[in-house]
Amino acid sequence: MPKPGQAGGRPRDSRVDHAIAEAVRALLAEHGYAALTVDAVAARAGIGKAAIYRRFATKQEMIFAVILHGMSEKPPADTGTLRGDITALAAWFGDRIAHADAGVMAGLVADIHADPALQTRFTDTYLTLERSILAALIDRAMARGELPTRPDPALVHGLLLGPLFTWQIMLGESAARTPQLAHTVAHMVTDALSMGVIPPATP
Amino acid sequence: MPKPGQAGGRPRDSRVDHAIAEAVRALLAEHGYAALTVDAVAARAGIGKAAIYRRFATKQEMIFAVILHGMSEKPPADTGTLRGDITALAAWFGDRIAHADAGVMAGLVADIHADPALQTRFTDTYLTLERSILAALIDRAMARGELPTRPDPALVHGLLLGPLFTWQIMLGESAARTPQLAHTVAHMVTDALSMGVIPPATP
Amino acid sequence: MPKPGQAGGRPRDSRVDHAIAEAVRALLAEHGYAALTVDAVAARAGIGKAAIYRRFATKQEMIFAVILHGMSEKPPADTGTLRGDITALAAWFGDRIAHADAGVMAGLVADIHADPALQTRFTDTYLTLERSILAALIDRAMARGELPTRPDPALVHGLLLGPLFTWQIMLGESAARTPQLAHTVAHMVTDALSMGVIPPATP
Amino acid sequence: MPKPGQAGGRPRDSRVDHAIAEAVRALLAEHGYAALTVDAVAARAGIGKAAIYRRFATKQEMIFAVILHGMSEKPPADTGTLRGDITALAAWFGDRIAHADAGVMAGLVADIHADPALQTRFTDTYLTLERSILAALIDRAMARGELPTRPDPALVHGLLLGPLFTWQIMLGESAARTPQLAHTVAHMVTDALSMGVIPPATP
DNA sequence: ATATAAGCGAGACGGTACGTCACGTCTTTGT
DNA sequence: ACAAAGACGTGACGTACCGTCTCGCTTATAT
Repeated sequence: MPKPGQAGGRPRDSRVDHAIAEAVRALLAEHGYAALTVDAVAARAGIGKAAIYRRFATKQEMIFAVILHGMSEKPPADTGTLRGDITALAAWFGDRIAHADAGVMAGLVADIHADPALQTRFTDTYLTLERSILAALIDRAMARGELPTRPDPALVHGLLLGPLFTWQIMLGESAARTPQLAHTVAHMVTDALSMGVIPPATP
Repeated sequence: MPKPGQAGGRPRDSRVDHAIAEAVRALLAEHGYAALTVDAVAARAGIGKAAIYRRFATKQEMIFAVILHGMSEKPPADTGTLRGDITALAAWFGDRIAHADAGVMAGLVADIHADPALQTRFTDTYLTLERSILAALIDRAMARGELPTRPDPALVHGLLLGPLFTWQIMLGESAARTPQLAHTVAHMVTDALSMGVIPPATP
Repeated sequence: MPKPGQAGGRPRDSRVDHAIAEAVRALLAEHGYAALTVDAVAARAGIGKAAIYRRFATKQEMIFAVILHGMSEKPPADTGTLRGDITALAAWFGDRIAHADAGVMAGLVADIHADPALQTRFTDTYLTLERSILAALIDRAMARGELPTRPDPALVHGLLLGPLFTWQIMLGESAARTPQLAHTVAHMVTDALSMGVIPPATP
Repeated sequence: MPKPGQAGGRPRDSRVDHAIAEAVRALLAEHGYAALTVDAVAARAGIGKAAIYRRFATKQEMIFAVILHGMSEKPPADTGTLRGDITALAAWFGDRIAHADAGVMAGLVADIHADPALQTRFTDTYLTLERSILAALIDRAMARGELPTRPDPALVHGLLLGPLFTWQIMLGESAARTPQLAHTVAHMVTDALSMGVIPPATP
């Protein structure tokens, strides 16, 4: 008779994780965010619903985890100049948005607003990362003497990401022109930063 | 037997329309977008569900109609200068967004992506209006000789609206600082326009 | 100024009554009892629902009134013998049942059980009539000395009508053979009456 | 990843079946056939509507199944004589009818006429059973030489069951007198059979 | 002659029940 | 102990009817 180990039991099957992720992505692409059901994911993945709920508390957590998992590309490195950094960052933002499905992003954002747990997760995982990237960028520019004053990173975040995000989510514009918009945004924000147009953080 | 009248029937009761609108707004404010149910709206409004579905094909159409109805405030008029026009427009955008609930806006945007009928309605009702406002603004600036080239109105739209929209919906930032952001955006976009940074429409 | 007359107003339009009756009969024949809706009757009759509800309190009252209106054929007269009377009465019962739609009768009976008002109406209009016919028949037979004792009219009613009614409603048998069954029933009941098999009423 | 089992799944909970049956019976007894709603059944049974609709396609199927399930008592056995067999069968019919609610039976019969699926089910489950009982009874009587000719079983069915069924459903008479009626019917039908009054089946 | 009163077709109204669907949980059998 | 399968309670959806209530109009009768 085996002794009751406290860490025993059958280990989670990593193929199940992959099957879930693939099924979610396929179903989102085929039928859209609103039509995604947990039963359909389980059927497509050839697994049981319990295997999903053992991993994620809710459907939204599942989608969130699956979608935001592939987005962990490395952010752009130091280019040596403010203009270079901003341009690279805008391009990075634009790329990620252009490669995402607008409907999925919209659904995700709505679900984040509906569920405080997801909101926390989103803030911690995502916004914090981007904010730190921006803060580092600004720090480097300050060190280089490229900025007259230290602009509020939150404002810069909105100014850089906003047009790109809105372009596809709100305005329904083509992802093909996102690079052009990213370039314009970068140009504009760099000029604004250089001229001290963007106010500092208010304590 | 009397001849069949061709235009009879009891007219729609406008009190029902108002009751629906009020109930929707109250329930959205109290419990949020995701928790809104048609039964609850009917109960709160003191009407039957049929009265709702006689007016709106789906729950989403109802919310869409109710929420986007009060938004038909007059856009800002000609201020005489490009900077004035842009500043006023950014403030107008910011105001409307700041007075809306972020969760409701997010839900609405997600539903618009999920339903082609709503998408059409949104484009026709909303985007078309804003685009025409922007086009007129640009036309006036061109006539005044304030622009070196004619910028793509779609890009300007994204650059102006994007940061404000994203500020609350995506970044979850405070509505209190929206006016500050609107001012910054206006400054930045005006400069960019004056310097010909924003490319023209690609035919 | 005329005083409020107590008998003024536009009189009921008899064409409306006929249109209702015809519509009800047509729709029952086409789609069956369960599928009959008041809206459909109004539409088919080319009238408004209010005209129906001005005449009948409920849908069931309407159907009841329409269906049981054409059934007021004269019951068979005295034939001079018990056997002749019973045979004629069984044939009369059989005829009425054979000319009715089984589904409609079943629906009507169910509605009668569901609504006390209809039940009263049915008893007063229908059962009372048939009972009096039977009582008269028995009285004549008693006077002729054809019966050893006075049988309970209620039992005779059940014995005569029962097989014919059940034949189509419960057993789903063909109306074509109803006359044969009526003849058999008459033969059997006459014999039973003559031999005093049917007990008298219990006081 | 484990291979998909072909026979897994949680089995139907028999307590749910019993709870449904009990709830249906209780609600029918308390409020009558017309007032029975699926929601009420679910609430009373302490289960979800889905559990009901997983078992029955419609409300009518549910009622049908519940009501006609307890009716599967054993039919009377061979008594050795035609008179004994007929008397026992009439008493059996009378018993089942007397123990049923007239309103429920009426509703059930109406629903059977409204739904071809139920009609088939009723014919196969019920009529076929009773017909075979009758056929066997007639066969035995023929073998005993108690019948001059072979009567049509369908006619005998109508003659035996008809008065008893109609007594309560159509005439609204008291169930208390059903045994008396059953006895009279049996007497009458036995005499008719013995004398060859009931015609043979027409091919 | 004209005001009153009721009837008329049309269709919106509050309400109730239907049957469907999805969620997240629970229960079985298998390995 | 985890897997797939699938039943479970819950609760919202959108539909269909019921019987009632306006609406603007028509039609008799009673002043």
